[in-house]
Amino acid sequence: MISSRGKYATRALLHLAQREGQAPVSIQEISERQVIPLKFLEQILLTLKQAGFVTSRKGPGGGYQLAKSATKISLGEVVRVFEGPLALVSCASVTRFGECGCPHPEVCGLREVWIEARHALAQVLDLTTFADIVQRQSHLEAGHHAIHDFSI
Amino acid sequence: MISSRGKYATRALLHLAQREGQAPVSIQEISERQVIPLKFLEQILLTLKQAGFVTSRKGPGGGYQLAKSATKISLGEVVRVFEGPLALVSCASVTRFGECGCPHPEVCGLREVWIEARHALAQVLDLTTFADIVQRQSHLEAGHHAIHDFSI
DNA sequence: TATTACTCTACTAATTCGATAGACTAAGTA
DNA sequence: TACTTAGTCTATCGAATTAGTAGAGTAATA
Ligand code: FES
Ligand code: FES
Repeated sequence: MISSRGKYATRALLHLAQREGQAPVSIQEISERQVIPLKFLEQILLTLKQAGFVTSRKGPGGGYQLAKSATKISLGEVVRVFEGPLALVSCASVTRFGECGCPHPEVCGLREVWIEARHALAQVLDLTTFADIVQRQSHLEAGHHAIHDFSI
Repeated sequence: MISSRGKYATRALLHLAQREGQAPVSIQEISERQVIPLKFLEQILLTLKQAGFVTSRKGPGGGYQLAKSATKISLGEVVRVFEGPLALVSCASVTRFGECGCPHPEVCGLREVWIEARHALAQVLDLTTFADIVQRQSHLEAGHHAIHDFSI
């Protein structure tokens, strides 16, 4: 399970990705529409900014925007910023390899599986961009409307 | 990242799986060989027993053994006992579906990706049994010895 | 200059985590 | 029977993490 920070961050970023190319979006708008505590979201957006995913503008008409194309921001990158390595166990981490406490890591059968698991996860999260997620969501919304329209 | 409990549990279980069919293994032996704090390991083995993975025998010559064949214990099952659902976000959990706080879960593009990620993880962890891990480890050990022999 | 909106730091309450302690029970064995 | 071995159970604890709040400060705009 990822933390609330991570969940909120991905939702906020999706919100911005959906408004790519439009005017900056205020913290308040994201907070209200995505149902995220405002002061908590402030911190999260700051982290997102430091990580280079978003830019901000102060003053009236200000707010947040994506710092780069949604096609260039993968879910994996964002998750790593808030949750650390994708690996379930540190000995399986590619980005930040670490000791796991195993007495003989060089011949550990478990480690092989942890590595497989981390690759499976990375395969999904690193290949999915926020542009993909925006697209999926609009498909879902279209389908949902269709069902709704039909039921009228 | 999974907890120490989870890591220790899988190591302990692998230790028992490697000694399947042999005499019971004492907590102390597992503790020493796997470098796990003894009193902490006691608790973990108790949990493992309650979950039906191992059996125990008291008194001299007693200790722990697998409750069923290592081919019937998947890594996924064990991880779930200690870490809960494999899903990164509760809305993606198959075993214990829950709210994730999203305002519109029914049309959420993120959720689709979280579900994909959970499936990718489950695919690896649920299809890998402790028998597989024992086998992998002996392959690794054989390879390691071969290299060592060669370097003499 | 007043307002809007982001920025930064500190703080806190609650929970979880990793571990330790110790008393207790059951099973062998001399 | 008494002793020893080895698992069982519950309580406790300090440290770390988490989720969230508070508030003063800064930059941009009208
Ligand atoms: S080396 Fe990490 S689990 Fe064994
Ligand atoms: S429904 Fe769970 S992330 Fe949107």
